[in-house]
Amino acid sequence: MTSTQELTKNQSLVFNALARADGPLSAYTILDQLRGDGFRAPLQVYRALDKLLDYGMIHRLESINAFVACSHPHEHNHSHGMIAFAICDKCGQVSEFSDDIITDRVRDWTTSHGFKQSKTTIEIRGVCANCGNA
Amino acid sequence: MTSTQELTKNQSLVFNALARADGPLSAYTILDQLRGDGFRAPLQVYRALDKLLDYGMIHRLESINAFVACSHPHEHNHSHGMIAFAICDKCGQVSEFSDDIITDRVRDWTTSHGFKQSKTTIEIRGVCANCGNA
DNA sequence: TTTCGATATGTGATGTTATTACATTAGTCA
DNA sequence: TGACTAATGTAATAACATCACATATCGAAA
Repeated sequence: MTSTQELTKNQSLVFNALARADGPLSAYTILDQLRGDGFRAPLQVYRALDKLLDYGMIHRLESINAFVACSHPHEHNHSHGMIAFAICDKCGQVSEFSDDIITDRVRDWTTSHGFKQSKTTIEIRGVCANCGNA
Repeated sequence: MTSTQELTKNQSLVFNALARADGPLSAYTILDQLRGDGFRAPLQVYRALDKLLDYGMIHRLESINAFVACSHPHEHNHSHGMIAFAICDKCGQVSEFSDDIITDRVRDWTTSHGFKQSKTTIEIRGVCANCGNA
């Protein structure tokens, strides 16, 4: 891909749905939002999501089976570091950050154990500052 | 719970299924293995799994929707540190480790952002040393 | 010992998430 | 054109998880 990927129609629709949402969406929620645009089957969503994941434009949150638009699209994958997500169980807001030391520590473990990592998931579940003050 | 939890019949059956497996099992795989012991419905498995998770005797691997017996039952939650899992996509083997520095870095982020963390998932997907040599 | 409450269990139905299989369409390029 | 590749449409099914309701088990309080 180039830095500004040409998206197909379905990919654009799915990406825009995620970009305008204020939190993560499930594949089926996206499907429902796009029925007016002609979407009829889950696969239309999942195929677009797969491509958008490839392009690094969105992330999958494994612990809640949902997807979010990448909040730092310019810094490409945070200089190849791992991305951590803090997910608020009250309001659903997701904060994205990367930490070089964590990235290093994980790489230290994998190299010393001969483990070839392909993808690493770091998800912190809890309650965000806003919700905690309520 | 005490350090050696009294398990109910269903909890024991589910825990033993995980303990004798050489890798993670899905809830439905466990169900199939326990049909001979009278298991008939998913809920019998999920209820036991929930308790075993509470007791810290097993872990849930979010990225593959599966469960493993804790490999370090004595060190109780690795002195309350987070646990990271390295999951081989070839053979399914899971290695469990904890790293105080990673734990610290995550805690630093959460405290500085007023985020009250309840559970943190770290899962490294890739290919283990054995499978990489093949 | 009886009664009550908490915990555990049994069961069917349902809800949610994701993939398989196959047909069709659209763009690219020799 | 023809042939190849990527994208799409659709139905069916698989895989994962929970709801709702009935029943049972067990310990503590009356």
